[in-house]
Amino acid sequence: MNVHSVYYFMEQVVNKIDKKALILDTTLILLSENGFHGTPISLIAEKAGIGAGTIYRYFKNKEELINVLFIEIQRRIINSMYSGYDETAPYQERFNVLWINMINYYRKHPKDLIFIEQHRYAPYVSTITRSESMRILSPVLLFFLEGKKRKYIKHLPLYTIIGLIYGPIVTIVKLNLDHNREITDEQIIHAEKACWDAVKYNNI
Amino acid sequence: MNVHSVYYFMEQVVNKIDKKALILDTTLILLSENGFHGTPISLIAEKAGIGAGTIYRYFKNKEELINVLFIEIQRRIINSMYSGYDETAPYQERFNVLWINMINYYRKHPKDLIFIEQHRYAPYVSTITRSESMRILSPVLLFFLEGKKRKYIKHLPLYTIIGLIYGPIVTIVKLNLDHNREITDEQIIHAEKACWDAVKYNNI
DNA sequence: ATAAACGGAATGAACGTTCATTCCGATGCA
DNA sequence: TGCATCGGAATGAACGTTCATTCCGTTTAT
Repeated sequence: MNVHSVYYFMEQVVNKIDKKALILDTTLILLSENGFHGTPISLIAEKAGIGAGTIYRYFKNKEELINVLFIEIQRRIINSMYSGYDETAPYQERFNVLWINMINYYRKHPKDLIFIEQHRYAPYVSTITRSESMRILSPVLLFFLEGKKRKYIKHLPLYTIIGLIYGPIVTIVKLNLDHNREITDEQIIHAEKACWDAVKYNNI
Repeated sequence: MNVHSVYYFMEQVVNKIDKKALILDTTLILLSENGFHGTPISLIAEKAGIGAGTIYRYFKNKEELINVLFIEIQRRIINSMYSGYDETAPYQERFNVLWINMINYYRKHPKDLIFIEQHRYAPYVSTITRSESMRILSPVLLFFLEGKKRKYIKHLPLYTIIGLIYGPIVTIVKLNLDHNREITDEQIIHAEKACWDAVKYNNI
């Protein structure tokens, strides 16, 4: 393989990634707008400007397409949560960063929220996807366990803690979205404080 | 209309209601298990032990069936929230009753939770259903507004408050359900306290 | 006897998926 | 360099299946 063929090979790989990403992006938009049974493969192909058969070069079937998309978005969310995260900062400050990064991600990418929450318990999301999803989540889970152990946060079951922290994020963004309200930064600051009030350790 | 025809008329109405309820019950079970596109009308008919055509005697189409079911379940949830509710009790106590009744409803009827949350933002849930849903919710919304006005709870936008209170209920029940965990009464008591901590008014 | 209720086969539209074919840039050869 | 050949990517018409809905003969109720 000479220099030229390497170059062309690279270009081909890039194109492949681009097309795969194009399919994923288009699918996300359509799924979040119309749901699973409202987005036929033919529509995804049309909106992406490609042939229907092409999708099957990149994904085994519709189910796999959605599973890949699910994992991809989960990864993006967790990534964005850790932007500006300082491991050495005090616990409450780190909580603040994680919580606000997360709600801001959903605020900026409402389609991701709709998609993730619509598909988290969907029957065609595979067991493999579920466990992969858990793996991606694990740093956050460890963060909660640390908080419990060091008595920064209340000694509650993990799922209760996640519920108290993640539940409001989903519901607040969804409600505002559904009623075409913009969430202000001030609202987010207050909501974060309230969430912290819910989980912070106190001896009373 | 003589006595007999009244009697028969009544019986007919009862049968009709029974069959309608049977269709709704069956639909709920199948939808929460398999989702919208996993529950064809033919399957609903089969599981209900009736013909597919019969369903169309009670509902105009599949969409209407789901919209009716949505409203019906919403109504049941709100009803059960107000069991044992004492208007004259202190605010925090009333909060306690409403919150625990609600989470207990979902605990006892997980299919209702799955269904409601899966369809709340589904495109085939009509605008009419959405506004009817809001109407059913209104006593709860008024309860929050009262709390804000009288400074029992924080002065936060309504959707933030709902998020802080309802969000955890959904997420906690869903998480435990998905991981086959039983929620204990103790967990619920603690979660309720934490939720109250999130929204309760404080001057700090 | 009459009419309403019912069941489930029939219908046709829509869907996911396949595959024979086309397209196009890379490669080999002169 | 110019031309022929090659091979994988892309295409979209076609296929078989599934589904919501309709239709009509049968059953049930009065």
